[in-house]
Amino acid sequence: MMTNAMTEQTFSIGELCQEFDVTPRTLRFYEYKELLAPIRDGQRRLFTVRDRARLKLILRGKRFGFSLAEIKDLLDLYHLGDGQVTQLSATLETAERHRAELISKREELDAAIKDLDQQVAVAQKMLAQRSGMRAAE
Amino acid sequence: MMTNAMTEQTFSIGELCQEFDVTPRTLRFYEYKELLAPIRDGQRRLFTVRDRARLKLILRGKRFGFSLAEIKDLLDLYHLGDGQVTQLSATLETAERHRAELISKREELDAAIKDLDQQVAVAQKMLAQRSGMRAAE
DNA sequence: CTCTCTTTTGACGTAAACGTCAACTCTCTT
DNA sequence: AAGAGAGTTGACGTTTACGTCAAAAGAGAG
Repeated sequence: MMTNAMTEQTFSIGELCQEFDVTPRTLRFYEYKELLAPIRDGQRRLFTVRDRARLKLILRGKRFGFSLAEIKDLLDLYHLGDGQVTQLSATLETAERHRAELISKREELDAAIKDLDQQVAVAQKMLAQRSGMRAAE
Repeated sequence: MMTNAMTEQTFSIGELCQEFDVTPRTLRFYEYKELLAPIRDGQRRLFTVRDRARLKLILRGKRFGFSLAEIKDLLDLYHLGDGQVTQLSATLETAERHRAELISKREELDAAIKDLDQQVAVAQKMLAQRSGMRAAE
């Protein structure tokens, strides 16, 4: 019977801050907002591997413009199996909505890249034309 | 000699608000921040087709988590040719950086979708297993 | 034991991005 | 003329997401 140990690695607040380039204040704020739930060693916070994974997801979410409140809801999607199987089907629905949003963002992102490329092409033509004019002077 | 007319369509603040689901305050705020520059008919603002295009880009940028300040800088990339060819090569550099950021975001977004799909798969397995257990009871 | 380093808990401050009145002004309709 | 509708300019308020001290506390080095 194998114990559920082996992944008992923890990180100090400083370590995580270095790794993810955030301040302690940020991590404490996320804890206050219940996005993270580090355990304690006396006063000190000990961030588990799970906390670290959640932090990654939080920061990723932020990069896509999700609010912390939205991220909080979504975090659960990525951490099923922690305890009981809570309203699993409802969770799946949320996941689908989230997935749809991500896909939609992807499409928009592709459009943005396409637009940008098009503009760059125009700009390059203008540059070329100007060089040509100079050469003709 | 064809005049530069023909695109002289304008929109009222209300029209744009409806179309893009924002409030008047938002558009005035964007003007104050110099992201938009509607012309005037007496007191009233008249938003040109160009303003409308810029607004689209602003909202798109926001959806990807760019700040208004960042968006302001980027807006110029999409509106070359308005007047003189201002430091075109510098603009192209900015465009490349922006492009790189967009590509990077797309990669992350793909990763996010992949992760989510994986979690959904796990959840579905759990559901299936639970059904199985019920059936075995 | 003293000093330094890391961390902790308040508590107040702040920048960004609007929201929310209040008080007018136009324009148009009835 | 009078009222409704859309829009305008202040000006202050609010939420989000932290920043920035201050004061104290434990852990380890010398």
